[in-house]
Amino acid sequence: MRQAATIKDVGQRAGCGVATVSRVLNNTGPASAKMRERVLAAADALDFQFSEVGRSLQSSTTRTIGCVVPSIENPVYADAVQGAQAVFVNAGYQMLLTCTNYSADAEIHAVRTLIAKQVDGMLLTVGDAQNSEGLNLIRRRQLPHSLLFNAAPAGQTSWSVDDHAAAAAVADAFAKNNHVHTGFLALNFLSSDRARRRFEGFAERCMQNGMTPPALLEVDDDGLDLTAHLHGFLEDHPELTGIFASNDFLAFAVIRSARKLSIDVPRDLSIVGFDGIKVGQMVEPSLATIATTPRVLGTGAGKTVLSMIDGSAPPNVPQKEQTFSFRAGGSLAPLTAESKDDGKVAAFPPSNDQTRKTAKIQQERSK
Amino acid sequence: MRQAATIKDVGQRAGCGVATVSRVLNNTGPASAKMRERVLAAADALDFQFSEVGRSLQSSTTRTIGCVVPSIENPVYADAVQGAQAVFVNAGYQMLLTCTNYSADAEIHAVRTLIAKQVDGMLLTVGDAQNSEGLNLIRRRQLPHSLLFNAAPAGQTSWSVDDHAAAAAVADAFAKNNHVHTGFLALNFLSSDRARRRFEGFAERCMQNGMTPPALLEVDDDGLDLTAHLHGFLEDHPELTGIFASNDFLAFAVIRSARKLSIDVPRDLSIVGFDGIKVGQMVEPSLATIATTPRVLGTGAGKTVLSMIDGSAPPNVPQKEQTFSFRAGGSLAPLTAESKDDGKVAAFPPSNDQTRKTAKIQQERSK
DNA sequence: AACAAATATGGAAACGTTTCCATCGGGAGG
DNA sequence: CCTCCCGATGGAAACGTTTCCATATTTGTT
Repeated sequence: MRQAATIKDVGQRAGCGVATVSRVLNNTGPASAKMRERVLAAADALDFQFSEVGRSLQSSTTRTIGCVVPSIENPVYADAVQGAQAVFVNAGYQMLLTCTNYSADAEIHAVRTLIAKQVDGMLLTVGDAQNSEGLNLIRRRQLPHSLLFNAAPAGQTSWSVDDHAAAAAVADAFAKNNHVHTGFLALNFLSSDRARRRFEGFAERCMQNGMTPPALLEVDDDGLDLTAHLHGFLEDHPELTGIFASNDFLAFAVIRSARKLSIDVPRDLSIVGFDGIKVGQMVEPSLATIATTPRVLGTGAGKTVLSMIDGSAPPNVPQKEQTFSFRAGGSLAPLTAESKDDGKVAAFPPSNDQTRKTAKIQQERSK
Repeated sequence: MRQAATIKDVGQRAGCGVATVSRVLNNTGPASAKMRERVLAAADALDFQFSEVGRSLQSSTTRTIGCVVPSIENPVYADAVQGAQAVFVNAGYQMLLTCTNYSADAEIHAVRTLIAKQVDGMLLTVGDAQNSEGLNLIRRRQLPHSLLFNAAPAGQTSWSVDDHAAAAAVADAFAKNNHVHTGFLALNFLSSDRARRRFEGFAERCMQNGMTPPALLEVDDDGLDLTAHLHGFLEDHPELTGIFASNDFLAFAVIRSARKLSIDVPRDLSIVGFDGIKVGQMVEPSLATIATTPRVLGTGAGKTVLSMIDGSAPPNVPQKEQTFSFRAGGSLAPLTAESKDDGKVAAFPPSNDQTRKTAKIQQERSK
């Protein structure tokens, strides 16, 4: 790349000192009309633009904010990130984005790098807010930051869905539809406090509703075809009539796998998802799910960080109860009296394929 | 935020000059064992980290790459961006992300800011590659960059889908299934050269296949319910038996609207999408579409930029024909001989609701 | 023991800004 | 005509690095 012009070059061409150039171009301080004109002409001729690097060094501010999320392949994060980004550009900030792919190593590495880059603030979704090395680092440096989608640790603000309560609402929905035996399908269970809180909230409310404790099916790869997992899971738990998937994509995957296994959704098996992605309402059956507002959370978290930077009043985080709503859908149907009475619903078709049980399945993980 | 320690502080605490600190901490140049130890201890005690700003100023390199895309709400861009981002972090670069929301103003503004921030390279999807102010600016500065999803202008490399050929493949698919009268549904038609190229490729091949020129329905808001638009469109073009939607979300939206209008997909109306997003294969009917590999494009474009920076050999862009493939799906069905013969298929149900024609509809836009 | 060679260390310049301060010139008021 | 003041301008320091070069110290060789 051609060497860019510096303020010194402009001063030379305009026949003045750098101080004058700075004053003219920034409209700070006085300058005579002819001088002003000469400087402007020189800057124009040289295609001059201030170097933010030089500025940053002198002002010890970078007008840059770091953002760390697990993955923007998940539209929930993508929407939130885009919302925050819009808030940032509006305020004259740029956003450095890093995706961790749910890896704690990538997380701490990203935080370190962003700190070295001297970001003015940070927005992040960590794997485990209670125990995040990166988060500790940020706190120690007293860097303005906000959490996103993590449950807020004591004294911290976080823009997040109340996973616990939302999962409880799912349990209620199952209960209202007479389901008693349910399962919970989790992705990244170990590396995500979100998934864990959803499971806890769900299990707790199941108990309170007199349902049996949910069976846990944990998978760790998105791309994997769930069919084998689902088959084994239902074989081990033939009494299940409903499954709560920890996100909408998983819910779709289950529905597809069920279809392959000739299990009808929702007649034989009800499915509820989490997140409320757009397509959920476009397909047949529509997906029962927890609707969330990722964009709202993203913009809110972004504004929170900005307010910490400029000392203005931070926006109010929404009431916990307003961070989600249960959205009914065709994938959750009432259990008929008959199938409920005998306890064992005909949810499992004749098993004609010898699906191998895979090692990745874990069930009844108590904790 | 607490004032961070500088190399000078470390030198002071370790009782040595800054040059020594730099040498020790960067493992460049010699240092005695005790000196090394003292410096390390001092750095540790002060929580010292080099400031990238200072480094950037002195090396005139920022290890930062700018990325400009229309929106990461679209998973195609999200996947590509994430792929590129992964490539960048692997090479020790960070990514500054800006979403333009398909606005040319936002585009040029983003480019300007990124240039001021002295990014080492740039990755971008512009609205119109033939006529982009931002792109010109980048070229003038000879900044290493690659296009993504734009058709490459002469002499430029771009990692993109061959929209023209892909759309032609859709026309072929319709033809093979005996469709003659089709429509094209576009979003952001004016601000996206991609949509335009798809329309051109589709229309051209329709002609070659002896089909009638496709009717154009242009909408400009994603969130809007398409039902009214679709109703009016089919009323004006009752002969249509298939619609090519310029992306998968639009395709889903059409299918939903069709359902509301009691039009059965694919019996009464076939739908083909574009992009090949994951959920397309999970739902019923599955979506016939053009499958693309955004992640591959994103990583490729990322590597291209890196290669331009370090002067290494750039990766080969895929052959145009390999940038997409037609994916069959349940939303596209053969036209029965009977419905084909009379030309006018019973694609339109009794119109019982007085849908208002909205102003946003434009049809038969030639060019 | 003396000297050459190699190793260890620090000072200072340079990178591109902003901003404080000093200087210079000129117009107004005495 | 002299002073005073104000507007215009430039020099220089500071921000945090790296790196060149010079100097100081150690090691090794006769």
